[in-house]
Amino acid sequence: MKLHLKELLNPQQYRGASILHGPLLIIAGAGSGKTRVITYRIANMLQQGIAQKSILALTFTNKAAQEMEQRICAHTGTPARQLTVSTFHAFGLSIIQRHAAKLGYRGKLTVFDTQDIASLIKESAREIKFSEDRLDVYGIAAHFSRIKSGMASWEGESLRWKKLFHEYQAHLKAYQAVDFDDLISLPISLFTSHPEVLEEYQERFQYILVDEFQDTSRIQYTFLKMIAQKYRNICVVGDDDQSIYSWRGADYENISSFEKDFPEVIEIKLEQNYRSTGTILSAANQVIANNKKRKPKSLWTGEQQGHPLRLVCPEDEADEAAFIASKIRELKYAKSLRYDAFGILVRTNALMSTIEAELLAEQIPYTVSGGQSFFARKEVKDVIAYLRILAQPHNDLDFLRIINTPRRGLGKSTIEHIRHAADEGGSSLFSAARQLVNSESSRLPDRSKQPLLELLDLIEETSDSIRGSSSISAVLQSLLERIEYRQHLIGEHPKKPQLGQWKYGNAERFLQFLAQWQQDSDHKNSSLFDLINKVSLTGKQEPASQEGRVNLMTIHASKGLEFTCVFLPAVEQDIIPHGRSIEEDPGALEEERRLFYVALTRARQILYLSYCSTRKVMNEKRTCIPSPFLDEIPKELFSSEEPEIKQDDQTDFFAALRSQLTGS
DNA sequence: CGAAGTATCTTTTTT
DNA sequence: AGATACTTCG
Repeated sequence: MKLHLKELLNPQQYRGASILHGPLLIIAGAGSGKTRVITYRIANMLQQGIAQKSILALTFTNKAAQEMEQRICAHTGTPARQLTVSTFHAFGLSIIQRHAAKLGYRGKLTVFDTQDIASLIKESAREIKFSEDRLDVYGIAAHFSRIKSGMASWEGESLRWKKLFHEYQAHLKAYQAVDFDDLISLPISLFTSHPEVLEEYQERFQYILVDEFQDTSRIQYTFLKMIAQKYRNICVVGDDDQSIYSWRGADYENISSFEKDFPEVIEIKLEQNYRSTGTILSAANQVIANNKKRKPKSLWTGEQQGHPLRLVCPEDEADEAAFIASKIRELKYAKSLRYDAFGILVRTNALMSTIEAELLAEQIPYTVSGGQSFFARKEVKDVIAYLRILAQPHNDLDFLRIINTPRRGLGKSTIEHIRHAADEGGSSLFSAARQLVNSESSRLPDRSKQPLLELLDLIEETSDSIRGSSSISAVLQSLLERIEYRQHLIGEHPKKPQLGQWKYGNAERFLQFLAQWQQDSDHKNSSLFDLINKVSLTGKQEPASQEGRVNLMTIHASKGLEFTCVFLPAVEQDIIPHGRSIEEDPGALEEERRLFYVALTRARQILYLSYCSTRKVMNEKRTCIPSPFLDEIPKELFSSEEPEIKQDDQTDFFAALRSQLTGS
């Protein structure tokens, strides 16, 4: 397949896809065809005879990686077998695994997710008898993460956690586990201590491409720079206006660093927007113009003005949800749109539940992405814990998770007994338990002995049968039956039997996902570990993503996507500039505005914004104030609800709405 | 000693 | 509301 780039791309895009050598910085405004440039660029590289294996493309989410790979295949017509399209984290993991021995690991590694980390910190704290009135595991984890990625140092208040940190690190090592930060920092230390390994990667990946560059953290940039240093064929694509991950270390100053570190850089700006109508674009432009810290740019479009924006003020969140649902119905019919042309974007996960319930009730098909991952659901985590304990019986965290799930009468004191024995013998909880059960003299009460014995046998037997079986999921299935997991889930919710059913359904869906994964020819040689890590790293991703469904997601998760019609509920003070984020750091206002900007620019044609008069937050009714960001959108871009009615005698739209609000 | 019952607080965003 | 931590009951 021959590519005619000049016909396919505008002049700036063309430069982006055809300058293949040397450092390149592409500033790509929202909807400016960024993905298009990237994919054609790679397709072009291949056509120019650059080997697939020397190309490395890094993204932030698996979804983005998959999509990119698919589109490249579509352009070139050949499968991209040797191409490395990966997330930073998955790429880091592959490096660590390949050189595990050099880093002091033996054998397979496990990636711990947020929850694992939390319980590991708890465990470490217990171990060194670290007591604090209220152990803020979440905050400690965040600090550890900052330490590991070089964003913070030990000083002042945080010093008291230093010992805990070392304990935590020791535990990680003992479990042959790594956390998310290790996935980047360990490769860097590897490169530093073993320059020959670095050189191997430099030689291998002579062409590097980074998407969403504004979301790279310092340490990720360091990592990148090391590999790119030698050949300097590195192309980074980003948009400072869409930087919305600074809370997890993203630093769009990296764009300036890149300019300094690669002074021969060529810069390209993509400013023509192909996505949105003129109205939507000017709303977005006006909003983002309020940010002081940004690279000046002006997006423009050749499109029509299109529909006016709609601002709606429902009574409460239930009304709002009902409005959205009925509007979707109506528009779907009136404009003959598919369900997947609609996006509902929310600031927080908590906002999703009401809407989800309404869509469910109205029988509108939908998918949620972002937010609580399928794999983070408790019932799925339970199954994963069982799965992991089969692969690694000596992982104490998983052992603790399953020891009394479902209830088998093994409570705190039994666990203390086992823990004690484990400490003395310097062994894992699992082997300590085995010894306790076997020895006559143990102080373990008979009452707990029996169920514990059963559990240990269960693990060992299942572990054996998994080796002899070709289907992991079938083995797990029978394990679930044996522990009567379904009954357990139903019993957990005595008042809502169907909730238990639903949860069991999730567990089953996970088993299906497992079976599918195992069947996939790509994974024929993979181990259980690969699967488990895949699950941790994949994070968000429904086993089956569907077409023809309304998309409900957080704004963060919506980045990179577009929808013909977008609904933006809860455009309220303390929600869209989020109260907590401002409280924490007043400078975060600009980031909140970028977030709002990202949300606006997802829309192609129709954009609904709404705010409620009152909203239930944590079981408490609260009066809402419209978001100050709304004032930044010129009011002539709005129309009142009914499209056919003209807004002739609108005095002050917002003032009217506000007085209506305060009056009630 | 474990299970059931009660009080309390929360998650903003995610690899 | 729902999960977690703490308290009391069998």
